[in-house]
Amino acid sequence: MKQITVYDIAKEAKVSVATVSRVLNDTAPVRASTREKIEAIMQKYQFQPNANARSLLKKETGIIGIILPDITNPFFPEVFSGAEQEGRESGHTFFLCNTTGLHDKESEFLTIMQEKRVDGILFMGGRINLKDCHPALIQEVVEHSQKIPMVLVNGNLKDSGITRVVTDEYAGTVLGVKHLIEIGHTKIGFIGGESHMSTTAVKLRAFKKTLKDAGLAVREDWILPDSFSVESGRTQMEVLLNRKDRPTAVCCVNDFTAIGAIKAAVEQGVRVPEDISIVGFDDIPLAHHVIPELTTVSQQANQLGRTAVKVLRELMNKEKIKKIYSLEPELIVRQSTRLIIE
Amino acid sequence: MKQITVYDIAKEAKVSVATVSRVLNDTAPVRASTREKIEAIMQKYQFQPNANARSLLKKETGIIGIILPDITNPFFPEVFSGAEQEGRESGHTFFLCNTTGLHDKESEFLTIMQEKRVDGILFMGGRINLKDCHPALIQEVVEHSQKIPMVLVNGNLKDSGITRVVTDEYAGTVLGVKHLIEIGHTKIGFIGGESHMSTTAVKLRAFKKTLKDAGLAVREDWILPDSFSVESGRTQMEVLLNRKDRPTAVCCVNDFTAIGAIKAAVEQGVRVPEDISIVGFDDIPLAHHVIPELTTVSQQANQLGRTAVKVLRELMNKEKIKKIYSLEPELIVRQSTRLIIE
DNA sequence: GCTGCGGTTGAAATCCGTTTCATAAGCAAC
DNA sequence: GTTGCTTATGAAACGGATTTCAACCGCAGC
Repeated sequence: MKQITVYDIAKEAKVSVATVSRVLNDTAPVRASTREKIEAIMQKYQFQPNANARSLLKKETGIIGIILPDITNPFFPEVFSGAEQEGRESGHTFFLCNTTGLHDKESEFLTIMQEKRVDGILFMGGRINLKDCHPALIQEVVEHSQKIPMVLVNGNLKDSGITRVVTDEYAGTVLGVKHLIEIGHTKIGFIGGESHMSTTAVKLRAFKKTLKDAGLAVREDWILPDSFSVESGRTQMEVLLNRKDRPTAVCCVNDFTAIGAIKAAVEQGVRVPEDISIVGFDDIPLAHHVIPELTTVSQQANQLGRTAVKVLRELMNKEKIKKIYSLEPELIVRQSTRLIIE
Repeated sequence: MKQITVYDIAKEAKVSVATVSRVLNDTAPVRASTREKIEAIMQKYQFQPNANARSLLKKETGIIGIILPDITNPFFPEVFSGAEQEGRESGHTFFLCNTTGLHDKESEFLTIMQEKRVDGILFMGGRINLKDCHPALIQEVVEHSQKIPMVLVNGNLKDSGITRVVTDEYAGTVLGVKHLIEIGHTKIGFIGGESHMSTTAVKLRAFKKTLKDAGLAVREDWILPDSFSVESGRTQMEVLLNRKDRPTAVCCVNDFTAIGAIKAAVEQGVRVPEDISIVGFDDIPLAHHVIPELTTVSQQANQLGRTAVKVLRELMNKEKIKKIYSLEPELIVRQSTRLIIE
């Protein structure tokens, strides 16, 4: 079935394509009778202008590209949701690329987005947040960001010149640890997170600093990074519980690991929060549905997505903007932590 | 910064654009020396062909559009993941639209995808699965499906002529209910699901039929549809538990509601599975991380996504295909159900 | 009757690739 | 030397919109 074009419409209406375009976009006055005639014909053929042709000329696609490491982690759908809500305001739609940990997909997707001429990119990369990320790779991302407006979401690329929207993970971790200290804990462990990722590094730094500031000992043997998965939280918690000398509270790198940790505890007959307190990070939707409900630090994922798009839009409009936008995380106290009773 | 085009490359290489295009796509032999010269120049300017221009001519975008009701429900990211894995094989990338229950967004997104000339659409609609969906709306979707290859994922539009990929929800529910019966339950309730959605209707039908076939009574007062959320499972379970005469097992419309139901039970001091057995539907990743681990019917979400793309691709290639592909769900017995002990 | 102006409209250029058709060059065969 | 064939290349058309520039119409004002 042949696609209807403005030419077909113009021909049937006995006008020029320019006029058709004008009624399509309402960009110049058209006599009412002409307009109606054209509109009727468009209606009749169910005319739908070809966005590719339009983009070609306007150099604008109305598309925002999103690159993220794992759509299966509920944190990201939440960010996406926020981004989409905000994108609606400006009529943007989304191109989604999920790298699923395949780091080399990142460059591939960046290239594809370039070619498709998306209006902007929201980058929630995995690879570039490796502590030992190869400079050439960073260089590549930076180069892309110079061609297309790009916002790094929760990325750590400090001096890249790329605009960033982040939650203050350091401050968030401090919040969580302080909470544990305030309710009387002195023996606190840390579970989860790939140790070569910068998130993990930041959180661990905050964790140790807070303990020291409170005059508490940092027990390296209670610090068990691994990965970000539920399984990881479970196995590391098992390790921790099998120690003769064990902490009365643990801080987890994210909610997934916290949920795994709770599971491990329950399986070993260790009660949460009576015997051990656990705090997570992210506040994924399920955090307040697990048993016990998880005390955690909210990243405000939805808000993060919204802000990122808002900032990206400013960037696209070439407005002067700050280089970094930081959202304050928030401590959500629920049931997985409680006052220590010696 | 001006975009580099094939013309720029051609000019600098002192060849015609046709030749440049030929090395770009390897569509005709080019003298080795010429090819190298052109490639060097492309490299130098980091040339990236404009996909819009290409699509305009080739009538092919390499994009698959996905429309889904709620990206925040872990079932959908899982489907998306599968779709993306499969799409990679054929070099397809994805355009994602999340209707978040706003039914009128569906038509809007369909229109946008039409205009963007996506190669195909994966439709996991909400609205069209309403039992009392307005015929005009269905008509609209059908019309779209005639212009662009479209696959309905888990949709119920029986005689629309649109190709469907579904999990057999009826059979799945039977599996769940039979399991409960086999382990000795005779008093079984049903929780969750918007009653005007077809999924709910199908599952309820299977539920009642299975009970009848086993010679058990169908107690309408134990059937409590509501919505698909965790909260819904929680509140409906509370209602159920407050009855004097209550079931010993419940079948939930999905894992979300099952998780909510477990939560409600635990809060009331009712033990799962000792006092009441619960089975879910979907097998979201968290199903085996909650406590107790959830017995559920797996929809094989990832597989569903993969199959849908596979079928869509056949459709795009105009191959002859079946009108419906049905995936067999699978019962996953974990900890939330167990032998009844009178 | 002529000038000027605002509202409408059309012709043609443009965006950036791909593809067709024709031409040119190089070489073997007669 | 001419014919015939293969391989390499270019000119120009094409896809489907938007936009610029100029022209045209009708009418008020002088």
